[in-house]
Amino acid sequence: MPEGVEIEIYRIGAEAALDREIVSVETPDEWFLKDGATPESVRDALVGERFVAARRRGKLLILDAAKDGEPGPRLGLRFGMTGRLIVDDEAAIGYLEYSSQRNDPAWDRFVVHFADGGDLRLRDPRRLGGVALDPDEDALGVDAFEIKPKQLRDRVLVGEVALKARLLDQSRVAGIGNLIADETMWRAKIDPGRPAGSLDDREAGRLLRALRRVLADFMRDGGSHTGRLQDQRVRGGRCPICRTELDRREIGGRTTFSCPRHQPISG
DNA sequence: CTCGACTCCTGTTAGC
DNA sequence: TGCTAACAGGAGTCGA
Repeated sequence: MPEGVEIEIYRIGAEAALDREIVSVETPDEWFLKDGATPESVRDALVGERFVAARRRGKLLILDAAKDGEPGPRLGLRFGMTGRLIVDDEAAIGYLEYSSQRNDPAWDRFVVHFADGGDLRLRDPRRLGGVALDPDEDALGVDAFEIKPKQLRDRVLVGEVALKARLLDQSRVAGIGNLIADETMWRAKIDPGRPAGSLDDREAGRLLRALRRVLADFMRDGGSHTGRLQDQRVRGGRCPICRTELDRREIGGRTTFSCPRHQPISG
């Protein structure tokens, strides 16, 4: 599903939509407009403008608009678990775990049309994504691609809550979803149920190195479904290293797979 | 402030 | 063969 990695790929794809005049906005699904946005407010905000920057913070894609050099509104795009970004009929990413592999235009929830005839569309079968004007970017923690050791220690590795739940808390570190979290903890050999504040310095170092490695690998390989654990994320799945049957639990409201042998409860 | 439980959404799939 | 129920998880809300 779209996690920070997929959104970064979408962001790169969105650069093809920069510096093109917006002539109309299609909002076939009003439910998809969030934070009080309406078809009228979105149209009024965007028509006549151009996107001048495509940024990302965690799983939020932000398109900055401007007109005649004057800064305009910011458009925030969220993709839920099944949303795709399509620019000029070119999907930024092919395969999406848990999403339909069909690609039906009926699932277009939001479309921006440009003067040159092209368009940018958000296609989301399950409608868990959304579009907002001027989203609150500061509600999100530091981006997972950029987090430093001290930030990980001070904001994430604190308290009694399970490490897995902490890694998924977007207000502390933004961009980690279920698949990145499980793959990272498996590679770092740390149990997902450990209290977030219980890691020692050595474990914290392993976790950060694993996170950076996972993000780089997933970017290179094309998405968060390319992890080594992925094929075994099924009931009865086994650890790719030692073939031990994986634990399947619910932590932080999400299905969690871990190896009882490689990810011991204590240190 | 913290944190778990609950809710939203719908295509896919397992099972009868 | 056809139906139903379970499942997936990002994110917002609510109450303790």
